[in-house]
Amino acid sequence: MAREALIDSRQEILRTAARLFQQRGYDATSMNDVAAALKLSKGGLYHHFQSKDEILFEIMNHAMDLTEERVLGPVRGLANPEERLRTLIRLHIEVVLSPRDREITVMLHENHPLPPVLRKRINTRKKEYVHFLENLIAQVQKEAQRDSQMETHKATPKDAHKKDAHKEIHPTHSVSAGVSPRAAAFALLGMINWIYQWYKPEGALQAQNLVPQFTDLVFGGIFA
Amino acid sequence: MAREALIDSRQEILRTAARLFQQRGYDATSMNDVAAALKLSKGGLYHHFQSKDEILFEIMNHAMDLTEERVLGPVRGLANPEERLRTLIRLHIEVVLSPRDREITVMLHENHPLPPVLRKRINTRKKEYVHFLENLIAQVQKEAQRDSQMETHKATPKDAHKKDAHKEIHPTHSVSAGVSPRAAAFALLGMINWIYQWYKPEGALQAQNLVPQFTDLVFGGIFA
DNA sequence: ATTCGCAAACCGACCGGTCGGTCGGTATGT
DNA sequence: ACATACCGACCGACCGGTCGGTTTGCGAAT
Repeated sequence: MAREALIDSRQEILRTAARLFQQRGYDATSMNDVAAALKLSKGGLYHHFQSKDEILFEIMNHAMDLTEERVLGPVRGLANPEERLRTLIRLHIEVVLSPRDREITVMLHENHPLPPVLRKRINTRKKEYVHFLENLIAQVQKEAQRDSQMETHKATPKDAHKKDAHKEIHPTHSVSAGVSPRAAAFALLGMINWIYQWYKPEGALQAQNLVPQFTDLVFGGIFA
Repeated sequence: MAREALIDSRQEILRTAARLFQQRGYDATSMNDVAAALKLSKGGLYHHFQSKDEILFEIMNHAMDLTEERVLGPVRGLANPEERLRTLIRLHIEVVLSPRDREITVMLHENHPLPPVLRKRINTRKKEYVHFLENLIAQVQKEAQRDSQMETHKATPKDAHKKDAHKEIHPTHSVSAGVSPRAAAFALLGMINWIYQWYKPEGALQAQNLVPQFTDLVFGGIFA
């Protein structure tokens, strides 16, 4: 059957289109450009897709598939909340930086051109991811709070000067369990998703440095 | 003289254009749209600007002026490094969220359409900002390290389990002063600059909540 | 106070070009 | 034979930008 060839050529078109969209931007890339890069005519390209919008939507939808498969999937298999969060940070960074998955960058940058109906579908999937991360952070905080209560009860009674920023890292008996999970989730997503704006593969800040740095920052701030 | 009226109308055009660019995107906004919003004809609009590129460049350049004036300026007047960093976080968030300064959002999102020569001019100014923040973070770390050495020399000798993430918040005698300032700077810029992607003024997460949350996160991680 | 002159502001028709998308027809492979 | 894949010419709309001509505001001259 040609069923497999069909979806194969569709996916190859999506891969090429995603590469061009990432390099030149969605609006600046014409259907002619996409067709030419595939050694196709524009008419031939329209045999596989109905519109430029559909291509962009499929790219973004595939990007969400990728993050669920490469980030959420492996993370769900882990038992320890803190390790889940550490792994999510690492895998999410790797997915954003992966030169093979340009769909992610396109999804991060090109949401405006999508027609409202399609955009809402993508946003729904994005929100699910945010909620997952938000709950995960809340779990990690709760676990850390529980652990700290079983610890030495020696508080740090002095230091009224500038230690108020990290004085409650080990909350003794108070209910403070850290920053709001929602704010933390958005902050984490921001620092990772923003990477594509400045990252240069030849730069001094490489991917393997980035993962521990960002992880430490999330768990302990700039002094970690 | 009509000199003031000239720059006045230019700035009014820039304000309107920035609003439209932010709402619909740069490519999706035609010069006709901009002119119509100003109750002008397209020809009349081209009396004030040579090209659409020039308008975008001026918007971004003005955005950089704004950040230097409203963020860097006030911050430079402060003596204490930690307070400088705290203030920078607050002011930067406020500038990004200010509904009056749409230029910032346009600058954050629309760098692709700029011709290379103009884009480099903007990127140079952006890099200066990053360097400033990078140095500021390094100063804060150094000061914290110095302070911690004057403190009690009681280290935390136990906790080999999961405290390794924030075990060096108070580095006793080691040279570790936290995450690399460069990585921390990019992370901070990411979490703040990404806000425009998800922030809704009517949402639960308001600006006044955001500032302390993000500040705590930067200084102490998610447990702060 | 009126007129004049002149430059800046502005209009609207127009241009070349490109865009997303269409369609009738032709290969191709089974 | 018959779908599927593909071509290439074509369409209407719209894009950024141009240009010749008209309006408008205002200081100087009368």
